[in-house]
Amino acid sequence: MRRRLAQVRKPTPRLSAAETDRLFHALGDATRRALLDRLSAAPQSVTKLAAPLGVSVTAVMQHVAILERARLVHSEKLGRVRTCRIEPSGFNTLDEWVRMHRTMWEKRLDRLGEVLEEE
Amino acid sequence: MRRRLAQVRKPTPRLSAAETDRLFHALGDATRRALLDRLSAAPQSVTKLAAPLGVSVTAVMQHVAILERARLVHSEKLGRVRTCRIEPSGFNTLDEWVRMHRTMWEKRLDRLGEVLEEE
DNA sequence: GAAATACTCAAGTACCCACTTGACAATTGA
DNA sequence: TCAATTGTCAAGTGGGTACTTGAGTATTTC
Repeated sequence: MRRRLAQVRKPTPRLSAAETDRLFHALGDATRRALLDRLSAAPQSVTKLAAPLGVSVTAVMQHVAILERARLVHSEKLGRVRTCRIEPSGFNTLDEWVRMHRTMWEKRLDRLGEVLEEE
Repeated sequence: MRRRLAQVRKPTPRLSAAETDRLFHALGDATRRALLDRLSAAPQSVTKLAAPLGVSVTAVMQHVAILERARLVHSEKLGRVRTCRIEPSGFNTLDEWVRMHRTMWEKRLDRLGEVLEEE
């Protein structure tokens, strides 16, 4: 039997505005999404992440910091190499936001005909 | 037999980087999310949306424009009143992005032990 | 131990974003 | 009709963002 990850890891979510800001802001940049996509394949060092993006290592470091604040990435330094990897908790937050709002949206759409008649 | 919604509503999705940028950027602001929440309850005029937010009508207009570009809101002017309402298509795009990446994430997590051993 | 590697830090730059103000246009109701 | 209402437009402001460069610090490797 296979349980869903989000429910296992986030029992009491309550996502704050600041947390949601950090999350959507982190995802609102194509370079950062590219980083996530590469990290989805495998953990990578900062230098290796920078190479195919055409930006400086410093720029990647800054992106990684933003992704870490959004809990989408976790990095750890071993020796002189900082290895970055996906952290699922930020993604779970997003997933939860979507699920919460989907029900809101759908409720509204169910009422749509009714609302239109009111006007 | 029950098909998945995304497949019914978006036959050929292919979300571009620009589209995804607009979407996440639109959602990365607490004021705009507040607008969406209010519009989830019922369609509203620009002035009525501005009142409880403590910002000018012009500011709300600008937010609405951004939400429209992200296909999260649609507005229409009748007489002197512009009425804004939720548009689900942007939300479907988001939902699809999440679904797509959840599988990526999970695939990676399934491989996690394996990857850790490689290092 | 010297050179190469991998990152870190500080500062700077150009652009973008949220918001404002003030003037203006269109619509509606008394 | 004329005054209030509702929105639109243009321009400006302050702060943030993505990025750079250049100098510095650990850590390996030869």
